[in-house]
Formats: sequence, C-alpha cells, structure tokens
Amino acid sequence: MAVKAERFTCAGNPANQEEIGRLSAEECSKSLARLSKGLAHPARVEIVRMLENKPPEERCVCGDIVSALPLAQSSVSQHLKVLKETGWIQGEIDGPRVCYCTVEGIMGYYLALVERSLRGDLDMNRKPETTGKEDDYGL
Amino acid sequence: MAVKAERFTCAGNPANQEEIGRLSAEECSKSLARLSKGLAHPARVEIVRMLENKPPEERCVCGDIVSALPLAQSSVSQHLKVLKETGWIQGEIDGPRVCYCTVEGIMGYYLALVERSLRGDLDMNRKPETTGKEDDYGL
DNA sequence: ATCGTTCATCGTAGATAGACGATAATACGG
DNA sequence: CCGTATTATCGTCTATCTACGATGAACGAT
Repeated sequence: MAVKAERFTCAGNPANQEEIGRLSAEECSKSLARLSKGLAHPARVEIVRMLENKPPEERCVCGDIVSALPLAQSSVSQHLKVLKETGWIQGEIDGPRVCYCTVEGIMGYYLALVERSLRGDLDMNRKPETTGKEDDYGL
Repeated sequence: MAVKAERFTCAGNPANQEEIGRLSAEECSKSLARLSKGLAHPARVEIVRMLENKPPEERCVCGDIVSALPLAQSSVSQHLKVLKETGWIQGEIDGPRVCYCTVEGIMGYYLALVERSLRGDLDMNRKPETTGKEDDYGL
C-alpha cells in the first residue's frame, strides 16, 4: 500500500476528552469556536458526516467527496482545508489520491467541549499555562 | 415588571429534540451549520456560557455582557444579533434594557443535532417537505 | 520521458464577518 | 417636554469566506 502518513497537527484540539478538564475557560471558548467554525457550512457538515460514517476499511478519497457535493473540485478542496485546519479531519496521501478520515474521537471531543464550555463546570479563574494574557480573541 | 415579550423566531431551529427526527439530511446540515456559526467566535461562546449558567431569576441585561467582554458595546451588540439569528438566544425588552437568555433547551437540541447530523442515523432519501430542490446551500 | 489522473493552490470577484466610533431609537424620571 | 441611561443601528474599514476556472504538483502507467 505504501501510504505515506501526513503528519497531522490538531491546531490546538487534543481530541482527547481527558484533556478538556485542563483547559481554561478562555481556551475552551477558543477551541469550541474553532471546531464550530468547521461545522459552520452545510457542505462541511456533509463532509464530516460522510467521513464519520464510512467503515474504516472503506477509503474515502477526495474525488468521492467532490462527486457527492454540488460544488467544484476546488471549492471542495477548500472546505477540506478548513476542516483540516479546524481539527475535524486528516488526510493521508496514497499515490495520486488523498484519503480523508475524521480525527479519531473528534465528535465525542466536540460534544464534550460543548458541554464543558457552555455548562458551568469551568474554573473561570484558571489561566492558560503559557501566558497570562487577556482575552483578545487572537484566533 | 411589565416585560414586553419580544416574539422570537427561531430561524428554522425548532429547539425541540422530538422534531430532529423529521428533518431531512439536507435540513440537518443547514440547521447544524447555522447553529454552529453561532458558536464560531470565542466571544459568542462566552456569551452563551454566561447566559446558560445564569439562574433563571437573575436577569442578564446587555450591559452585563458588554462589561464582561473586552469588546466595544456595538461589537457585543452585533454578536448578540448573530446569536439571535442563529437561534441560540432571545431577548426581552424590559424598560430601557434588554434582558437576554438562551433559548430553552437549545444546548440539548444542538447536541442532539450534532449526533444526528454526523452519525449515520439519517434517512438520506428524505426530502424537505416544502420543495424538491437540490442542495444549493441557499443559506 | 511523457501522458493522464488526482488533488492542492493561485488568482479573482463578490459577499459576509468583525471591529470600532458615532448616531439614532426607546424608555424612564424629572 | 427634556435629560439620562441603555441598546440597536449606521457607516466605515479591514479581513475572511465562498465560489469558480485555471494552473501547478505529485504520482502511476505507458
């Protein structure tokens, strides 16, 4: 098969529900906002649904997604890019194709993040560990 | 008190989990995309969190939200408008103030919508009842 | 080496988002 | 009726989104 793994950087989303509890309120807001932006277009919702429901052995290459959507290939590619940047999906280069799948556990992570960000179980005084900066929404 | 109720139109979000099952896949995608857009900015996440965690008798007027965020009053007002349009919050005019709260059950609705839209339990052949139109993402 | 396939990126254009200060609208208190 | 307080809206500016066709880059096959 010779699938060259493309290293995936999660753009701040650990996709690990254990780690949500260590996020400050501000980090929660930013993380939730970033992931939500990924879902903020119907085409991207459909892409995530498509990928989330593929059995793991059934590959889903970019072309499959393009032909399932009423959009030009370049537009789909941009939506895929947004989904990568916001932490929903990852791609593996497989020859001339790119095989996409959702980040493992991302949906559960998102659901947990919604709960934690919107419900009250947040330590509002906890600060991000790196800096003591203010909320400037520097996304 | 003389609170004049401002009639709230939910912009397509019934905020009723019973009704999610009656949505077509396309409607699910649009509805989820619309609500997700509401959460796609950290300030709006914080507003929803703030409102979701207020005890029901404790009023939360616009000014409270403005002073809790590092943004100008006009910017906060715009975010509140987006949250209204995307179906997250509603406002009641109370004298010179406007008292905001989240739409009843909206968070549960959103969580259910994420599950239903992204998991496979969708009838992909169901069409919207009004028209037989194609997916043109006419948001 | 060259071709076709596949996908990302570029360039462009129009629409929307996001921020702000300034101004308008509304309600209440004198 | 006139000021104050509160919030929405307007106007402006910049940045990002969304779409498309065209082009480029990578790969397998001939």
